[in-house]
Amino acid sequence: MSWTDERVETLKRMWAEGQSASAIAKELGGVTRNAVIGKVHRLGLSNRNDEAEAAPAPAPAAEKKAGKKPPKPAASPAPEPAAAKPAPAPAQETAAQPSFVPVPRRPIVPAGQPLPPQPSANEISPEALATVREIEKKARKLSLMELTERTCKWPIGDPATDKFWFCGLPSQPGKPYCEAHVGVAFQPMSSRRDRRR
DNA sequence: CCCTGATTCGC
DNA sequence: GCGAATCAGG
Repeated sequence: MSWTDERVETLKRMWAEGQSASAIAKELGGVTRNAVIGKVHRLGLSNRNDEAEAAPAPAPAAEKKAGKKPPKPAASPAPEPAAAKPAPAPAQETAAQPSFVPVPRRPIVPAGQPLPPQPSANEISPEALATVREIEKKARKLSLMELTERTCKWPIGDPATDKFWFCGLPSQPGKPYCEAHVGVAFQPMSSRRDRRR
């Protein structure tokens, strides 16, 4: 495989979205995550630290060749966005679309940008709630960083407290949740009682 | 052990 | 330019 314009475009897009290198590689196919990372660097979009030379002359860097592999002083502040639903009311199929909230920014609302994930009015049936409670007992209680593509990302507890973790059980292939949580997450609309009003 | 990105360097 | 091997770390 080669880096065609189209593939590069996909790479850029996904990287900008905060996708992991492995996820991008998987999407593109025919390349490894190393290839993706390598390309990312060559494209110069590894880190978006566009420092305008505020403090030049950091280190002349002289070392170059070496018989084998000299340790490398890699300083890499790589904040990693992650997908996380604060409230136990996830319902949309968003296995790979981290809506990151890295820094408390000003509520600058540019112009209808990425603000789709908003299930808000989502009512869970009492039965489902009971089921969830049961499942939660089996949760592995993984932290954010312990989550992978194959661990259930069902949030449990209050994000504002220490009592917060993720289910973490083996997730269904291609799904963000374990079998049990997929069951309660993807409920057919019809299962919802017709709220009398 | 799973994963992440960063870097090096032979090709 | 490419990316496997490797490193460093959560």
